[in-house]
Amino acid sequence: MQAKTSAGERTRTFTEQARRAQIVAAAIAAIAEGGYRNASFTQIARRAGLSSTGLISYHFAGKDELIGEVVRTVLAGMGAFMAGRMAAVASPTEALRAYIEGTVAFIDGHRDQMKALADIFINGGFGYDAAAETAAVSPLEEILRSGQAAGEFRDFDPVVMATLVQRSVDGLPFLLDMRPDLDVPGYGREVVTVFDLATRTEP
Amino acid sequence: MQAKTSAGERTRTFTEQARRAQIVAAAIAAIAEGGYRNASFTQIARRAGLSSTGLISYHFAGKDELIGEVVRTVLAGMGAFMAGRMAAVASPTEALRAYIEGTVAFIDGHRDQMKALADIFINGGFGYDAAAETAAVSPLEEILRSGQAAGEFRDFDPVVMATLVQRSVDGLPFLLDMRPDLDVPGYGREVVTVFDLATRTEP
Amino acid sequence: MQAKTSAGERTRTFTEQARRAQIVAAAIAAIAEGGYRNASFTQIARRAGLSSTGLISYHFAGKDELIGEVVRTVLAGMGAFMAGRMAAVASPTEALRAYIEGTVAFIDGHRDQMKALADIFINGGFGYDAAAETAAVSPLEEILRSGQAAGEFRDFDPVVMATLVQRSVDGLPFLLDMRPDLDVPGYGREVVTVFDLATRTEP
Amino acid sequence: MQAKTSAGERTRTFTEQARRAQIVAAAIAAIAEGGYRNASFTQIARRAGLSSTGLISYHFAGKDELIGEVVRTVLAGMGAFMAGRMAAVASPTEALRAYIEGTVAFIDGHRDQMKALADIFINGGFGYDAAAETAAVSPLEEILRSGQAAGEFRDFDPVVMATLVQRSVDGLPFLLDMRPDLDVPGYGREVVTVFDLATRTEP
DNA sequence: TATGAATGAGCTTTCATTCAT
DNA sequence: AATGAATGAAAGCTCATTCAT
Repeated sequence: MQAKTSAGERTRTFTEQARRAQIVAAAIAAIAEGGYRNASFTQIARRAGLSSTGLISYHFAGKDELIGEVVRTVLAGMGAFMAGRMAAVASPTEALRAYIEGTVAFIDGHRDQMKALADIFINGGFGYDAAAETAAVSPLEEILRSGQAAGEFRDFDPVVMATLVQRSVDGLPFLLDMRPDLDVPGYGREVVTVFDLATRTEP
Repeated sequence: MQAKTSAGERTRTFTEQARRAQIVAAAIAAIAEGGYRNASFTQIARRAGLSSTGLISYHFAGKDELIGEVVRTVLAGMGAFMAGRMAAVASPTEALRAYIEGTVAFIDGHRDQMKALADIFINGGFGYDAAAETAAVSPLEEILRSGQAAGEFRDFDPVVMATLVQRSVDGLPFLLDMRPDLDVPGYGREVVTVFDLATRTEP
Repeated sequence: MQAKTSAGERTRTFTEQARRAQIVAAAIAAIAEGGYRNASFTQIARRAGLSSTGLISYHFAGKDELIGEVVRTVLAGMGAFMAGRMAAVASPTEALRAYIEGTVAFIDGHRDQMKALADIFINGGFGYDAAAETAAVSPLEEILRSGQAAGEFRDFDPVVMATLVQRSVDGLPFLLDMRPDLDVPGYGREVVTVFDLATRTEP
Repeated sequence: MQAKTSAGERTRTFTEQARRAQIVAAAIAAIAEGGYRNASFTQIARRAGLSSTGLISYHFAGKDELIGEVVRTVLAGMGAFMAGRMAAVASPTEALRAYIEGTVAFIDGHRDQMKALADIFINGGFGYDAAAETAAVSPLEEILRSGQAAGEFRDFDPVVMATLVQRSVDGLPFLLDMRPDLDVPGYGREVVTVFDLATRTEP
């Protein structure tokens, strides 16, 4: 029994998909806990309850493909989550707020995934996969541009502002590491306030 | 012939200091280019023109000491640079501006060092100790608190705001990776504007 | 297909047991021939016909575990051999004779093992722990004590006498090094005579 | 200023002799404490207060020559000590007693030297330097042979008996390791008794 | 004489990967 | 589909030795 996956990927059986998902989950946990450095196939296999690292090599063409799958999985989950959050916004101002609060909420609920993702981006040796980074920033830029067009936002460089917003929400995991008891929704509100003040048309 | 180093460190000859500096520089270049993960002693030695990795072990007690020296070197350079920049500020508002523009200028002039530093903090396996320590004594928080006390800044959580500012300036290297032709001073001015708007007392 | 090993050890496949035994044998040969000092994984692997030292690390947690297995293997073989030799003794005097002649016979037939064992005890860096443990449960002391209790042996310090007997039989490999054509059974008889004269009740 | 050393060795200045003696002493201490394994030039130099391992290489042709000097030094000291002890003996029986008690006394007073010596013999990789071993055993053999010729000792193989005596006294350092509070003179008396009983003409 | 510096070979260990079953 | 076994490269590190000064 087989299932079609998205275009460009080869056909896989459901069991194979399940195994891959299991391995990806173990890889995320391993990277989040011990860092990319220590996330060897041995560690991942142990964590996934596999008896041989050979099974990972069997399901993935190499470590790069496994890590790529980790990135794709996390980004897909975040995309789906954000799609729901952004569905009902009525204005760029609301959209910016929804984006920030949605991202913060997702990060809060998926700390391991985010930690793994950051670790991979910095240290995965993929040379700052510009495409992925751009993809993450892009929706923000669109919100900002549309806000400027609508006259809700002042004049600024949307790329720079998008970077600042993204860096601000992405900084949450690091702050959580130093302050595990941080008031996360409060953090989200503070970021919303900051970028509301920073973007809105001068009063 | 020998030279005294700062208190608590043992005495080193000038040649040894020079060799250590050379190795540290090679390590920074190696990490910046290939990531912490690929910055092996072999790579560092090759880049430094050394005939053996043994020479690195000869001059440093281990990889941890070398990486620690990299961190110390970069932070010391940044500290000296920032001290000059912050010398003549007359108010918290000016201090915040000077901090942002100074940091941006330093980052612009030391991209490899900053990239290496970020990489080490994320993936060095030092458990955010160095980062936490740095953050604990962050002059940014002090600037923000004194601005609130002076009534120049509105009410916000200084730790959170300091994180946002720091993340914003630290994001420059990543943005530069995607847009090598970025107008860096413009980036600094934009960040200054954002946090001026975000911190100042409501008009 | 797997095989249970003795209690407290994890389960191992037969192939793994065979490989471990092969590596242990190669280690014994390497130590006996070149000394502990030169018995590197490289040497052991070459002698065992392995293509990589990594295989030794694959089967043993580290060099200490390998050496420990060597010690355990040799002692177990000697224990089994001696158990057969000591089965039918009827008196402490006979037991002492059987112990000496049995040990000499075993040493004569397992020179490499004994040489390796002595080398490890002296220079393995295990702080005489294994040696002390072995000595603590030495059956020799028990034989001597029971002989004194039965009035067959004169009054002496059993620990000291046990040391002299043990050192005398353990000296055989060294003597064999100097005199490869030594009459081994004659050596055993001489040691038996010496300690018969030295222990028996004064006539 | 120079001094003639024994035949076959090149001429050395007094300062050079002093340096060599200092290094030899440090080597003995290092081997006794950490074992041959850990007695690297670095350790020896540190213990001798030398600033460079190069100085050891300067004074000794290699590690083998240093270790050889250690052996020669210890054996020479023991020889001189024993010469005094054996000067006034009037019979083979007295000589055997003097040899055993003298050796035990020397070992008791030079535990580090003996430990180093044993370590080197077992693990020095010199293939059981038969000459040294023979030299050590030889005087014993002579005593035993003369005792047999004089009718004081019974008939036995002098080489074997000499080995047993030598092994018995040489076992003292190991026993001291396990029982640091051992009654050393009592040990010597026990060994004397054992070999008196074992060698004397049947009563 | 003595030192600091440098060298290159060797060490144990870990890693991603391959392969026969 | 999965496993145990094996591989060879690379890692960080220590060593005895050499050399210019």
